[in-house]
Amino acid sequence: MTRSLSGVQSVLRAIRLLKMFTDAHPEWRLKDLARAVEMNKATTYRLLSALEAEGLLVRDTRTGAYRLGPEIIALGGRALRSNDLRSAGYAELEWLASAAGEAATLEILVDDQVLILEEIPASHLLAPWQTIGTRHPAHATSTGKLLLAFLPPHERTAHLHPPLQRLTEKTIIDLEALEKQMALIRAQGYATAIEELEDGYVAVSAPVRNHDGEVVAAVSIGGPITRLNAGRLPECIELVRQAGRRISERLGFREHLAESVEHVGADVAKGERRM
Amino acid sequence: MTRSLSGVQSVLRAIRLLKMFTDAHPEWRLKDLARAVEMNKATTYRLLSALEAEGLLVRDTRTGAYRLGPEIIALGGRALRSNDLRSAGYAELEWLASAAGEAATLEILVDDQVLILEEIPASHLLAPWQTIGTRHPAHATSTGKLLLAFLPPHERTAHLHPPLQRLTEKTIIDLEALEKQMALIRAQGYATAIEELEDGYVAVSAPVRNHDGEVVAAVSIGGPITRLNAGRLPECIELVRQAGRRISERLGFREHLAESVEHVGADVAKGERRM
DNA sequence: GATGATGTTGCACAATATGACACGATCCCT
DNA sequence: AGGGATCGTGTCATATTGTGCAACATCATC
Repeated sequence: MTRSLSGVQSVLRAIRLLKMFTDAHPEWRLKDLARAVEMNKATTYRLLSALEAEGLLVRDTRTGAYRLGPEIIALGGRALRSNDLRSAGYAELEWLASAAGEAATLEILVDDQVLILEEIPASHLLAPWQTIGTRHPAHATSTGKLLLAFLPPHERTAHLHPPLQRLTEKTIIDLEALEKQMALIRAQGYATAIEELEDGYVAVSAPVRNHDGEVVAAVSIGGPITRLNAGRLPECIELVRQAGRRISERLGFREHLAESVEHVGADVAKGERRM
Repeated sequence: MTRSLSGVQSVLRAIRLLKMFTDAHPEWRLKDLARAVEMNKATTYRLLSALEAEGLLVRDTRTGAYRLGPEIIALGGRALRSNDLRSAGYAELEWLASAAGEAATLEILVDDQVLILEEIPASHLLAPWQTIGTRHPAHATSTGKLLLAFLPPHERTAHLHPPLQRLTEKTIIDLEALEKQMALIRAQGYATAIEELEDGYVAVSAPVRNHDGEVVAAVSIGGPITRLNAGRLPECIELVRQAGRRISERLGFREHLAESVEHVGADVAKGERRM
């Protein structure tokens, strides 16, 4: 897993520390953190101090515990703003959300999870950033399965770390079943996930392609199964696919190239990977 | 400039690299970046590779240029969710209270009232936390007027339920007069309330902005008119504004973005921005 | 197909990051 | 309040790790 990157041990360690600050555990004390990452207390201390000095972490003035700092927030904002995918997607996402009357998201694949780049909530409750930046297991979401499906086969394994976690009764945790599902998704050009991530939650997604025809993101709508029932699903699928096509167009994708692109995409992606 | 932090050179360098990715220059090529930070090309390369391997940076598949990556977005989201106003504000509020020698508060707008989120009492008075959680009519407080002033016009009406209650002789209860006052507040960047809430009570407040430049809260100091008289007001205003800026920074707001954010916001988040 | 520019890797050296230890502060428990 | 345990911070010797140099590979341009 860890590449033979040499000469950057301390940087990797510092990043490892940063990544320990999750939603589940947003605050760490030196001792616990040092033990959790199995590093010397003094070393951890120095790294944390450096991160703090640079504003990537802050300490609670009272307890002395570390948290993610303002500089991370600022960097995150910049990362979001410099993401042309997100700006290309925003308008269409808005359209999609209002056309479908459900929450719409734009997501990408990161390791074995999907990351929410942009979200338009269903109601008019403006809650920006509430879910932007959050992640879900790829195998349990419509977007994740779709993004995996359009990956070159040999890359796919790198994005799946069995055993797959079961989140609901309907979560697909069998690799073979997942492969079949992905073949279907490729053939259909869209994906669904019905109560696979959470009981009562349904989502539908479609691919977003860049100028090269490569699938770089997924658009989706999601909502309660009571609203997104079998009767309404076909309509929703059509809407999501349309949104996906439109965002792709904004990224320079031209429909009529679709056929030839499939192999080119596979080749290109294959060639530029390591070794 | 660099403190006596030793044993973390490479980490500091890596962070320096990260921070080079600004809104003005969101994309870097190895060579330019190496030159810009005055580091050896190979060293820069290794650091960038490490950051890329960890997902903090991504490379453009065709040009090979580096950009901020998804992991930064994810971290930013977490930082935002874990860094609430209160903890961000506490330290600065303490500073403000001791610098001004008066009670300092952090407040947000809830319906037509302001809610005190955090308070540091004046140095000589006792009774800590006595007012946390209490509310005052927005139109009669410096913080309330300020928070209203920075709201989009159409939202403002939802936060004002005429007829406005008269609390002292100086309370502004005329909507037009209030509008004028708010225009002034926007122009000045701070607000005052002199005996508008209570006879003999004076307060000064300044805005707190989040990573998007949105005004999400107000800091203020308040005290008896005998101490907070015309002579001391300018000094107090400066202190409050400074505290406001510092808290904003902790929330990820970057001063130099102030202008650009305004129109990016117009594109991206149509509803929640003013103008 | 040659030329230049940019990105990547190998290697030797020493500066840098590391862990062990010790001191100091703070919290907690009785 | 006192005394003990726990956690954070500083020091120092050591060799591991990060560094710069320079050669090599790759890509774009003409």
